[in-house]
Amino acid sequence: MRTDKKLMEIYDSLLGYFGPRGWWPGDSRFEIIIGAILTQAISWKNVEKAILALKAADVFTEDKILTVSPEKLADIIRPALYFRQKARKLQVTMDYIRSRYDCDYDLMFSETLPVLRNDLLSLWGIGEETADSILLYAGNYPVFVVDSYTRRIFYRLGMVDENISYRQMQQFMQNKVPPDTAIYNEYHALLVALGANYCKKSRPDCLNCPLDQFCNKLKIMQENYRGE
DNA sequence: GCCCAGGGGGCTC
DNA sequence: GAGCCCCATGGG
Repeated sequence: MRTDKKLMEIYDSLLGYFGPRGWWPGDSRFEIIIGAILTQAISWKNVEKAILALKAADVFTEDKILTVSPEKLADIIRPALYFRQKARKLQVTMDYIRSRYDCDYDLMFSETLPVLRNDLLSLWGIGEETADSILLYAGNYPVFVVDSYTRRIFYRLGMVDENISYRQMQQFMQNKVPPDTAIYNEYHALLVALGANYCKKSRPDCLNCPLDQFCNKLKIMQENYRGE
């Protein structure tokens, strides 16, 4: 691995513009894991509502999530959308954490990265992005979290293929960014900030992106897009 | 009315 | 493995 200058320039530009994002929102590893599941395919503000609802209903421990009925749990997390599926995902994951580790997160995150990642991926409802979010943000493992923004942004910058796989995109980042959990943490959060505000799916242009270096490159991509 | 949110499961071929 | 559909709702 050697650090790629361009990737770090992008990181520095984003950090300078947006500032540290303070991720992951959440006061505990338990709360980070809950948030990682609830945020699937939705924005964070809806997750906040659902987490507040869980706290208000006094259903915010591993045991209590496993005790309430799936229907009741789904009703509580309704603001997070896909609530029936996500209720099941929360219970599946909490059951795993309780039965395997007795809710001991120090024990859980003392597992080796490949072992814990495989275990998480075997759970119903935990895919690669959610597993890696848990590993990085709750477990401090040096894994780069890839999401739709990551692929879209680097595709529009002309640096990766449009349909690059999750693993390929992750390897791309991990081969170019030093394996520092603080940087991986911040980089992903910054890409989400850029993507959500200036890199919409339906808009191949830059949406007045504040960063000149992005703006110019995205305009080039826009020209190519129109030319197709 | 249409698009889209910090994905993932399940099915088909 | 790629390409679909489903889950589900509110805000811009």
